[in-house]
Parts: sequence; structure tokens; C-alpha cells
Amino acid sequence: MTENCSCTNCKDQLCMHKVPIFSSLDREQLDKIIELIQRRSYEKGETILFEGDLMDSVTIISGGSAKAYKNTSNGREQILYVFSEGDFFGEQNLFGDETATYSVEALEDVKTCNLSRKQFQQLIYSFPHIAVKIIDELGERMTRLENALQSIGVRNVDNRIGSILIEFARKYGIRDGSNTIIHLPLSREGIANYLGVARETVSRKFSQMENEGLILSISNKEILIPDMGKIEDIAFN
Amino acid sequence: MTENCSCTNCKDQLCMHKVPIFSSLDREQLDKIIELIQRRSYEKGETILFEGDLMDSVTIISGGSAKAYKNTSNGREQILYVFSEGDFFGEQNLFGDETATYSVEALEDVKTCNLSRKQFQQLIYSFPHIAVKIIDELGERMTRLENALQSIGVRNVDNRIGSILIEFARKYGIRDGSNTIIHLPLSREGIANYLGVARETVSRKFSQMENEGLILSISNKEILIPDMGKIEDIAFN
DNA sequence: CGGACCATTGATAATTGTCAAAATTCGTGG
DNA sequence: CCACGAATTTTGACAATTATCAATGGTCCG
Repeated sequence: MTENCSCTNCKDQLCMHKVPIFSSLDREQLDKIIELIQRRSYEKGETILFEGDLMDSVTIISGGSAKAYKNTSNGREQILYVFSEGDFFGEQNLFGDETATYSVEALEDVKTCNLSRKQFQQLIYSFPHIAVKIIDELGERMTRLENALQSIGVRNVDNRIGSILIEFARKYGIRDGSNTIIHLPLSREGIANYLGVARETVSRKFSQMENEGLILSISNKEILIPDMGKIEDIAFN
Repeated sequence: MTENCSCTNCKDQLCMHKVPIFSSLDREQLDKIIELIQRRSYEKGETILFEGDLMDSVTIISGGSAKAYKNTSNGREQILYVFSEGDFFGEQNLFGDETATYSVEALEDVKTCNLSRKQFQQLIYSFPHIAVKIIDELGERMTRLENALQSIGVRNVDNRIGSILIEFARKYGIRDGSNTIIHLPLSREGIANYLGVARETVSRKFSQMENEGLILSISNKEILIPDMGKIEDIAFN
């Protein structure tokens, strides 16, 4: 890590390179963008964006992770995304002056790069490649949402737990021989709100899986999976 | 309707104008595109796209309606979208040679305009406005998906039934004084597969609502709603 | 070490799914 | 236009799953 170099350019470039949507740009083009970027940071638990707020910028996460969620009137939370380094949000409201359709809260300390909506729009018109990257990225995110919708809609809780473990293993897992150690980004309640079930149900399913030797709880936020294959069986029946 | 004019240009132009993503183009630009377009038609019940098939084109619906859905291994169907005139699909696989993530089936006779992926890509590079329109449209579709995910995740069946009635009223409803008549695009089973519940549950909820005077079933595919306000109360508690 | 927060477990209730049968609707052909 | 058969929908009885409520136990961090 060269995070130590504290000159503004270095820091911003780092940020830029973490973001797939800018990956097609060359040095010179990046320099132009770097000047426009505003950096912000948030503490764990802090709300980065409130559902309903007017959006004036696109936010790119350059460090840490955050959850995007919606609340119902009776206080129930549905988590839509777990964002981490390189993910962005605010693009949905790019061309109308609309309001945020979900809230975003830092799950750990978070650093962001912000571009005003206008600047982002100009960027797209200047560099069609960026538009293509965005369409690409949105397409991927839609596919993930579609899968999530199918999961919650027709698959049973065991399937869904299996799927979320696979997802987290991919994003946050460390392989160690045949073992996989996952640092969970969400609490049990968070997982429940991601899967659309009750907190207690997640606890029960985890306990059950631990009894069957499928997982091993190291701490509240860390689990060990001896055999991912068995988890895949559960996920897809 | 001027559908009677059968010259190719007229027909294709009609198609073009129904598609929001091309709305920013002028006559001359449209003419270029018209030459590239291939028209197809499908009968009710026919499958337009199979999940898993290799995608080679973007399909724009110029008439009729279709459902997009995913199947699980044990044969359960989750409907993701109900497409109608002006909607398009296939854009997700625009820049990798990926496969379709869902199937699409005609709910009535359907007419489509097709553009090969390559042509569509060139179009985007030639007219950045189209890219912007697509990002816009994808953003809207994502918002819809996010709402659907929240619905299935944390809202009860009554809420969801209310929401789907509001959605259908907006898209397929005809106002007649204080009454709203909705021509349902989906069967009961379809509605169930859209909401992530059992067919029988939808039947029961509809019956219950009919007893309470909230809806009036005219035929299997047509219902009358005396007071949309009451439906909104149910949808949002 | 203590207190706040988070997670687990048990008992019970509520909701929805499943299976089976009856009723209705739809479309076709006479 | 009516009648018939097929398809769809409705209803009932029951089972399964998960939510809810309440209490206990564990973990993390100053």
C-alpha cells in the first residue's frame, strides 16, 4: 500500500484506479477528473445518504464498506446492497433532479470520492467509454438484484443462507487449504435484513449448520467453512 | 392508428418512436437506424428468449406484452418484469458475450424490433445521448427492482397485492369516474409468481378483497376497483 | 471488570404453502 | 349462439415454515 504518500494527486489517483468505470481513461484524462473530485470520510455507523434526500452527487467508495437499504413505515429494513471499494451510487438520479431511493450507512469507517452530478454528466458526454462502463456495471448490478429477487421470492431460507455465504466468501473470504474463512460484513440482524427473514431465524439456521459441521463460528463476525462444496449443495438444493 | 400504412419505413418509424431511448434523435439519425432494424413477431405463449441462451441482439418491444422470469431447478418461476410497448431487453449483455439471465415469454402476440449487439454498440458510441437515455432507463428499472425486493422481503402479502394493483392500474388501467378498470396482464398464477407467493394465496386474497368491496372481478383478466384510495391504504398499511 | 450490545434458544402463534376437489371461465367447433 | 371440454380458478382442510415474544447467554470495548 502506498497510502502513505499524502500528496493530493497520489491519493486521488488511488481512488480513481479503484473504480472500474474510470479504468478505460488514460493519464491525461484522469488528471482532468482528479481536479473535480471531492473526498469525504465517514465513521462506522454514520449515515452517508438518507432515503428521500435530494441527490446532488455521485459517490464512489474508495475504502471501507457500507449497506444500502430501504425502510418501511413500520420500521423494517431491507438491505439492497453491500457496497465496498470501487462501488458507486447516486447514478440513478443522474438526469432528473430526483431523490435518493435508499439510505446508505457505513458498516466500517468509509472513505469516498464525490463528483457533482453536473460534472459526472459532462464526463459521460466527453468520454463515451465511461457511459459504456456504467451501462456494464449497472447491468451487472441488475443481474445481482434479479437473482436476489428470485432468491427471496421462490427459494427457501436454507437456499438463501447458502447463497449469501457463497457471495460473502467470494467478496470477503480467505482460502486456507480447503477451509474458507469469511469476515462477515453484516451482523446477524444485517444478514436477516438482507435475506428478508427474522433475526432469530438466521441464528437458528446458523446453529443448525454448525451442528451439522457445515460452518464453524469463530466470532460473531467471522466464520470458517470447511467445505464450500457442501454450502453450494445447500444453496442450490 | 396508422398501422395500415404498410411501407417498411412507416412501420419501422412507428417502432422507433415508441422507444424512449431513441427519442432524442432527429429524422436523419433515425433513418440510419431504421435500416439496421430487424422486425420479428411472436404468438402468445411463445418464448422470445431462453435463460442461458447466448445473446446476440437487443430486443425492443413494439407491440404486445411479455413476461421476463427465472426458473429454479425445482420448477418454480419468479417473474422479474412485465414488459410492454417501448421496453427493451438484452442490453445487460451488451459488452461481454454473455448469456441471458432470464427467459422472456409473450403474454399476448408480440412484435419486436431487433438490433444486433454490434450495431447497438456502434449506436451508443455515435450518439452519446442514447447512452444517457439507457442509463436513465436502467436506473428506473433498478429502482423498480429495488422496490420489488423490499416488497417481497419485508412486506406482507396484502401490501404486495395492493402494490401490484397500483402498478397495473397505472400501466393498464382505464379510469371511469371514480372507478378504475384494470386489464390484468397476468393470470392468477402469474401474479403469484410475480409476488413470490402461492397461486392459491392470490385467489384467497382476491376473494377476501372482493367480499370487502375493494375489488370487483369482471372476468379472470379484468377487475374493477371502485376506490383506488383504499387499495393504496392496503399497499402502504 | 462492567455494562451495553448482540446473539441464541425456547415456546407459541400466525401466516402461508400444499394437496385435493369442486366450481368457474374460456375458447373452439358445431 | 350455444355447448362442450380443457384450462384456470376457487375453496377447504391440513401441514410446514417462519415470525414473534420473552428470557438467557455471550461478546466486545472502554
